[in-house]
Amino acid sequence: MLSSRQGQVLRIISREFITAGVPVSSDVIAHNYDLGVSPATIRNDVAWLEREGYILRPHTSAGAVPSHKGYRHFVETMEVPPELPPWEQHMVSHLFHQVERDTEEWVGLAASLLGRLTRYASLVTLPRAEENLFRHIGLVSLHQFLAMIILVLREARLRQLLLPLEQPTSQEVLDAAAIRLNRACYGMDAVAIGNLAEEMTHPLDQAVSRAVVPMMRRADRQETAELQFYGWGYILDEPELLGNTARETVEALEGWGLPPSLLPTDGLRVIIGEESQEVALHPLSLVIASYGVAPRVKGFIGVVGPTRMRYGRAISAVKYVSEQLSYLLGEIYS
Amino acid sequence: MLSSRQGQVLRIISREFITAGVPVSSDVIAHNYDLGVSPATIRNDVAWLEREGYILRPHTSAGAVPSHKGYRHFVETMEVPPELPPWEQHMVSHLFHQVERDTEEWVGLAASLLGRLTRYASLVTLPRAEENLFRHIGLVSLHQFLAMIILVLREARLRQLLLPLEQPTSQEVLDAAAIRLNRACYGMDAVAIGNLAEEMTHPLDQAVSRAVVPMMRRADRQETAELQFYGWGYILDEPELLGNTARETVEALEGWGLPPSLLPTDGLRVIIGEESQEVALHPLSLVIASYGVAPRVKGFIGVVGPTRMRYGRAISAVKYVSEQLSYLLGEIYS
DNA sequence: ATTAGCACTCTCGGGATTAGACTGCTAATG
DNA sequence: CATTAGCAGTCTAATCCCGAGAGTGCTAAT
Repeated sequence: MLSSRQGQVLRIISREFITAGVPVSSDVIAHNYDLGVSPATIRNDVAWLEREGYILRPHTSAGAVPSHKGYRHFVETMEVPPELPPWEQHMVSHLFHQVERDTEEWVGLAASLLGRLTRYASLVTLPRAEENLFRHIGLVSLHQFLAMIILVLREARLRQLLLPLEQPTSQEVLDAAAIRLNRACYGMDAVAIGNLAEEMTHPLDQAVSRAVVPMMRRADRQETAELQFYGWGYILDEPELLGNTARETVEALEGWGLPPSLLPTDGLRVIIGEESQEVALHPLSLVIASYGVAPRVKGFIGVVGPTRMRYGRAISAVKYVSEQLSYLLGEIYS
Repeated sequence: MLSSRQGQVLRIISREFITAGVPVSSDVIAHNYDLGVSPATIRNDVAWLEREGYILRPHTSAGAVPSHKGYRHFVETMEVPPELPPWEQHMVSHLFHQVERDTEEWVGLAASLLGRLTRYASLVTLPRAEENLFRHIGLVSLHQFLAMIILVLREARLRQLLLPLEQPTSQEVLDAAAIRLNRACYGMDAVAIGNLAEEMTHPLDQAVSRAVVPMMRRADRQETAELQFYGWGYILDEPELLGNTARETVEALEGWGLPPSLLPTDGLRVIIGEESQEVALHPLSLVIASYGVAPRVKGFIGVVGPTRMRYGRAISAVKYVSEQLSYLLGEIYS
């Protein structure tokens, strides 16, 4: 167990290294912070922290750098749950109210805001619905043999698909079909619609509802995986990822599934360095929050930065932005 | 004017430097290519090319590297307009037919294909319509006081917007309004709908059509500017952009307006190094093509790579992919 | 106009050296 | 027993030097 002073020393090392980016020597700790002990005593504590794996040294006679275990302790013992300063909170919610009232728009803005607030890269997934239920269908004739299906799912999510037609079909015929289908399918899930399709007498209705089934399924698949990144520029020349090349890092992140085991079930999660498995991501930390409306729709949003991350800042920003986003979505999906 | 042999030498220097990445010496030129003259003669030619600004030297006693003027000459005098090998053509069109028939899907695939074919980063804009005409509207009730407007423009482009309602409104009422509006507005542009809105007696119809006007206008604005990039990984550790940091390059490109003066009016355009103005982009070249259906809808697609780019390869890939894309869009927008 | 020959320039990599920053250890201290 | 001063020892990083190698530019000959 860490003694009280060892804990202090570890926090000082973390804070100091995060802001300065240089291994922290015992002299610096003793001089800049009033612990009432000499550098030699600090050295003993630091040696103990090293034995226990809280810190590392770049080389034998160098200062201390927090290990992932050290950072972990640092974020766990972080005093008050940090909050974004009020003026930034205002800016954020102001901007959210300025853009179009649209999920994708909001999610995009959230990502770019996180970038600007933290100066790290941000990542988002679009919100995914727990289950996809039919809400509304629109059929638009593009030309005689081609129609566009516009499907609205329960959570106001939109899907579109082009449907080639067997025989020339007018907009009026399509309108009539849409009315029938809206009546028949409202509130159903993919399976129910699939079953219903088989019993339909009208061939157009059948063709459309058969096409609808995969559209509803696809809504799941696509949006789970689709992890998007913004603001590469912010992290690309963090000196710490010079070990890996920029390319390796970008490719590792983009080809990264966002393993479910690492996701926050609810609220916010910090993933530090090696905790993310993937070797190429070891020099990186992530702060990820889930957002959405409780049982119905859910997505993830967060930032990616060096392990030497300003965790307080990142956590407060991710927290506030994800809360805002959830709040706004609540207005639609309620 | 370049003599015939000087032209040859310049082309050899370009080709050689592009493939090998090392400044080209007179010995290499004389030995690997049978010009029937000695290295000393080559040296005279190269000295002349240097005086005229076609080549540069990293330092006084180093081999030759094409300048942007040299590359320009290289692409201008490129023998046959290069074509993608047939098996790659097949792969491309095969993949295009495998994905969803959807504009955004296609454009996204096109970008990722360009990345894979050329191993450079790719850039795209979504297609923008010359003029936006009303085709179809759908109104879906989200709850009593909130409706979703789904607008289909002539080129099968989709827009959505949430509309807060003054008073509780049922789906049936919305359906009726949609039918009226579809009848009234079909084929109109934003201005005409704006005028029409003022004369409408039904307050719901008026509210909706007023909301539709900015949706139609926005279709222009947004899509012109929205330049998207894919596959940063491909170029991030090109050694030539180590002068600038990766961050500078990414930020310069993302914050780059794609100046209209540099866009291809039609067909394909190569922008080499300094021709792009922007200082941070000097070590980069772009190959950009326009795509779309002739007068009605138009977008841009291309690749970004080092000035030391495999221009032949890049041009053939951009050309083929943009043609495919145009062809597919033609099927929808015709 | 072309060429052989040669002196000259510049880069790049590998020691070698040195200054400086820190630690770890030991022995002394309250 | 925790703490401390003092000091030897270790490692980095910067600088310099050196030599090999690559390639040019020039000159004089063909």
